[in-house]
Amino acid sequence: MRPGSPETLQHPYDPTRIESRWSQEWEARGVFTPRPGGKPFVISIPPPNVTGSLTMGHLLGESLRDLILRWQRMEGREVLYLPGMDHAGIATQNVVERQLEERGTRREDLGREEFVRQVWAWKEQYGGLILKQLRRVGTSADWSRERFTLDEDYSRAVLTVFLDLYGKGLIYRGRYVVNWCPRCQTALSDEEVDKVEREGSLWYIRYPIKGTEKFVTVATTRPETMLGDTAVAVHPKDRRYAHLVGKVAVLPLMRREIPILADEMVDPKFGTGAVKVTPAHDAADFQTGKRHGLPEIIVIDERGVMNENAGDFRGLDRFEARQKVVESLTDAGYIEKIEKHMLAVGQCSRCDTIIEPMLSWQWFVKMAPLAAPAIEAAKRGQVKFYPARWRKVYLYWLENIRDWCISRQLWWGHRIPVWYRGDEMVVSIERPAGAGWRQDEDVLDTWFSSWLWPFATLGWPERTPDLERYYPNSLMVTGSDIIFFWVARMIMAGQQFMGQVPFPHVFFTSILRDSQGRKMSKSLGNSPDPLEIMERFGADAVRFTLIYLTPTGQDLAFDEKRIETGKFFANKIWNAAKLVQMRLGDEDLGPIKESALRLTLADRWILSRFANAVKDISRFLKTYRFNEAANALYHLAWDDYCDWYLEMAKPRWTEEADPEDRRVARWVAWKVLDGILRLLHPFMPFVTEEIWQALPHDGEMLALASWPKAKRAWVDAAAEREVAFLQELVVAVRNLRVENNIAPGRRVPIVVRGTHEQLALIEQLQSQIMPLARIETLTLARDGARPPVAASAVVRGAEVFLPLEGLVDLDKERERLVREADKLLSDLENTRKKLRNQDFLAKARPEVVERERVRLANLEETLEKLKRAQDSMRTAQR
RNA sequence: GGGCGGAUAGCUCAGCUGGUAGAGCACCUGGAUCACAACCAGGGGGUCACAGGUUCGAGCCCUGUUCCGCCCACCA
Repeated sequence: MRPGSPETLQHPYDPTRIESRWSQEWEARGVFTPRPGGKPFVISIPPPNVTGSLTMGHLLGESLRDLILRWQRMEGREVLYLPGMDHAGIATQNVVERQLEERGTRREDLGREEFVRQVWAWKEQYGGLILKQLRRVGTSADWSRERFTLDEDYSRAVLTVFLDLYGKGLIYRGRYVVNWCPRCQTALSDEEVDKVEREGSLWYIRYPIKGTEKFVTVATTRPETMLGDTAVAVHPKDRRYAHLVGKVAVLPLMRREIPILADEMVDPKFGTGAVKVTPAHDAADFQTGKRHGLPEIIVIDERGVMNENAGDFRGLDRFEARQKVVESLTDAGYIEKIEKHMLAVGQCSRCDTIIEPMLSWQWFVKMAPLAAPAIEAAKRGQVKFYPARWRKVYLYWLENIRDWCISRQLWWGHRIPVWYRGDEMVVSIERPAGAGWRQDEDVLDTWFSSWLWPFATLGWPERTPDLERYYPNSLMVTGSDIIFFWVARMIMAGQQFMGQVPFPHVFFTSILRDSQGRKMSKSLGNSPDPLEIMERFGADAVRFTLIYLTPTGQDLAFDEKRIETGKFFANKIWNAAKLVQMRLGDEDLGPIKESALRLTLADRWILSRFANAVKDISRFLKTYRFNEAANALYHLAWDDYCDWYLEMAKPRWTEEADPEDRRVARWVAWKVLDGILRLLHPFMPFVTEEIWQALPHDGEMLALASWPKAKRAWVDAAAEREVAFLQELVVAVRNLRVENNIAPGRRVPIVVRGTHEQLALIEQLQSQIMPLARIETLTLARDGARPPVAASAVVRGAEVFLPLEGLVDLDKERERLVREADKLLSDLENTRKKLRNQDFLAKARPEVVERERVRLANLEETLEKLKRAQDSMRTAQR
């Protein structure tokens, strides 16, 4: 047992002062490095972008992860939280390019090698800000193991995976229509495209049929692509157009002759049932083109500008070209009509530029074989999702998975390990021997590196001790917005390369929204600055509040004001500790044996409340119901401990009190506070550590102390029931005082009539109850006469009288009694009705019926006593 | 077009396997009582979106409807 340090816990509580200190202390003392002994418990950080800075969303994620980590550490597990960052190809390249732009230069001017060098320089200088910010939150990460997806070792893992999948035939190169961002100048995966609903137009264009005066009308939302049309398609079973199949249409403006063909892809119910086919600029048309051997004519270049195949429209931006094409078509009489039309356009998730489907050479991963085991894993329960409904989302995606375009036309990233010389192609990490080899220009999608995160961070492909010990991880905590990008792919990679899923459980955090329900994002500018929030309220307050507010799996409308909940709570704990510290005196609590203490009813009550709370909180944490855990803790600490126990203990701490009992009250107050601090530590690590150190404590650090056990010997249902009665009694007296306008400072005499048992209970805690209700004298009378003029209340059958002749307003009191009785009346009626119902009596569970009977008896008794009180008021008036 | 979530006190949200509604904030009343005014004591306030159904009993289960939000989708 170590003594506390009484000079601390000054008034007022100042979070910023203590928080900076403990972050350093914990790190300095190696609290966050895994301590061998227990079973490992491992979480990997969802690596933030190297360009990133802390958002409220991160703060929520970190609060939840650190809550679990600290709890598990206290449970004796060997805890590892592995931190690191993602190189974030597009995002990072964009940042540095913008910088270059300011200096009036472009990456092309620098050349690839120099540009990459400058990105690294940027990373060294500015990158990783977010990891520094995480320290402010109190995140218990093992910084010695920090990883970056472009670290040398990590890069080797990425390239090894490429080689492996290529060797298995799961990576291929091909020329397909892919999502192209004309601003970022790179291909994107389907997941990197956001579909946005917009109102557009549907243009109906007449394509003349060769050798006739007739025409076929097609409908399109993208008239500019007609310049690249190489066919018109109709459904094979569409009778309206059967006669046209095999004929030739003449493409307006271009005068190109294109076939009219039949294809199942066409939906006869949409538009006119005839569709223009542009194989080079539409993924579906591309497939149609392949089926029919159509030429692929590219009319839009990689910057979104019409090229030399676009005839007169060459050099125009694609949207400008759309207008001009429509104008030309209108002038020439080809437009039949224009309709308003809702459509979903693809946007680059990075820069919101409208995606251009483009035909190009790219590298792909064949996903179906990887998805199969990942589907199995979820179905067999080898990986579970919390909340469970995400399982369905996960399965649907995997069951309908499409191949993954992994090549990016960027410079920042893992360069594709493929080499060309003439017609030769070699896949190899090292440059092949011999002269003239040229490496593929593209880099890999960033997610192609981060999907390896749970094992590549541990040294894979080497079989390192870390990998042996810490794979698989124990849990993944992340946002549902990256379930496909990252979670599903990690599960696939884990099975493919490690032979087992990377984590048995995935917990999805809430998405934070602003008061208007919009997702908090940097681009909207509706996210408060987390660092500023932490400065103002303290990291503890923010952590606790976020956890307390976060319903499992529900979005959360965040309001800054609510952080006060956590701030006030921290303050409450601080002050309670201050009181306990003051009242402990120089008592040495170390040698005290619980068995030697004569516990009072109040002591047994709080110990029981505590033991039950430990059980509840532990269960809530195990089942990922974090908000409920926080809620239970809040009420244990504030209501039970501060408002009731400490108040009841105060009289026992005075000079006049019995020294032996004073010791008991000291010990229990300290013991329960110590327990509350332990329970609270994972939620509010800083303030709890500070307080714990200031009080007598067992061990070096609260962060390394043990999680409380729910002692069965402390559970005492009788004590809980009994104290509940006394609490109701106190509340009843307080009520009587307020209702009768008795000055708050004034002490009043109280008479209680009740059963022997009730009076005995009151007697036990008499001296502790009296100050709570400002009672001057407490008269306990089994059958004593009711005071002639008194305000009264009924508590569980016991009658409480406030006999203050002259002070009680008789009329008001009578009115109050009537009101009180009225309130009971409807309850009483309902209960009676229920008990008259034969079906209820026959079919409800016996204990439910019994409960109703007791309720009825109580109501009747209470009502009866209220009536008698009314009667006596009437008598008194005469 | 398919799927998922939500609708409970003025606001933000709890409410576990069905047993007649809770918290915080806000509001009202009173209080400088030596842990805490970042506090204490007390109070008002809800046909649990709507309509049916199952059940002795529904905020909770089932069906449908209306709004709000999200995800997926090659009807151009």
